Amino acid sequence: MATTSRRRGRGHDPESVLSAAVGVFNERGYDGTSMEDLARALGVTKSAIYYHVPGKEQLLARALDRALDGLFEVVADQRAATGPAIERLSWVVRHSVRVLVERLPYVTLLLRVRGNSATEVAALERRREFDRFVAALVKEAAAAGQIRAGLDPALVTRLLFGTVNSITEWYQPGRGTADDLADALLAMAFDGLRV
Amino acid sequence: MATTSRRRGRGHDPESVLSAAVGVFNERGYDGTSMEDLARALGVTKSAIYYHVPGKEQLLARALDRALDGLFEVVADQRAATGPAIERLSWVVRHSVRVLVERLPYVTLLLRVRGNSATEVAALERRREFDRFVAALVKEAAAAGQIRAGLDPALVTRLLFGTVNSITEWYQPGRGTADDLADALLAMAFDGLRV
DNA sequence: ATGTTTACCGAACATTCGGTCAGTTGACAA
DNA sequence: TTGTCAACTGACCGAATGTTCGGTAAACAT
Repeated sequence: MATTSRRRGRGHDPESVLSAAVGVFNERGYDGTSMEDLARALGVTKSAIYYHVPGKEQLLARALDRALDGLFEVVADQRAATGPAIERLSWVVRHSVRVLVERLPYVTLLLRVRGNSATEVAALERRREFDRFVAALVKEAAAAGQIRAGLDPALVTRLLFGTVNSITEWYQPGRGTADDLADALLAMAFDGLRV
Repeated sequence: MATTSRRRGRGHDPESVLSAAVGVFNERGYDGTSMEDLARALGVTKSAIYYHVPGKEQLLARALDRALDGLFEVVADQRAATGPAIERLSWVVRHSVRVLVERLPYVTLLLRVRGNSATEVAALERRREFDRFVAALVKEAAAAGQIRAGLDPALVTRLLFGTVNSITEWYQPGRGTADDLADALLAMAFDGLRV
């Protein structure tokens, strides 16, 4: 087993603190987590945390960036920009699911942000930018007649990414690969449950 | 316009306090909301709130019960127990969407609960009971060959109700009826987006 | 006019919050 | 053996937290 989060013997670093913090944030909620809670989870005192990181809100900011960077890598990819719109949409959904699974705790945290601070507002704005990209893609696929008629593209976007994002509510690491998850999700959303 | 939340002239009651509180809880999160925030939203001082309700956690408990009662009415209905499994599932989805829309702020609050207190743990347990009912329904439909083969029923349950629950993240009252919403959701999930 | 009730205010409460800082510890270098 | 330094502790700070309580102004009842 590799020591990914600790150096040698005892001792933390900014990365291990962030990793543990995000875990606790997702258990208790960001506002519901005290620095005392974090310290307990790390096995140190509160003040030790401030040796490694500047404070609570910085932990949140770094975590949210990690989630958003992953999502923006998806929409910035060449394969999100070439081919039939429906295929591009399918590709973006599949790889959003992958990012969500790979960076599960960070994305989970992102999806619970409500804009309580400047940090959260900034994250919400970046997230909306991602949403706008996907919405444009769905609209394009609908205009090209690649999506069932009579469905509002804006509504489809929200339902589709509502489904994707709901994964953070129940997915447990190790139970099925990201690809299998994406297969099932795309089978339901693109081809339907009914036989 | 009917005065639903105030009696006559100025003055609040337990109902108007609950209604306002749930609104603020959903904006800032339960833990992110102080009694001072609530008081400001109500236009009174903190102490006035305690004249109408026993405290912050009781407000949460009452709100969560309102959401859960609505969902249990759906699964307790006769129409959730008779007919082909796929039709019962469709009916439960449609009316869960209706409850979600009718009691939007209460259900929104419910879906964000993480178990930070005894109140929250109790709500989570009731919610899991609802989930188990739906999971059994999906399993039945799959066993009856009414759902596309190769899809794990447990996974389908989570994706399906992930989609339903995601509605609380973006639905705005007045923009489309609950029935139209359910139509679109069922069209996507049951028949698929692709033409 | 008098008493009662309803709905509220202002001050205070014990506790917890995020954060600071002077000092300690133990591993390693010279 | 001594000095250095990364990593941490423990005591503490001011502010904010949820809640309590004594008082009170206005509406209503008698």
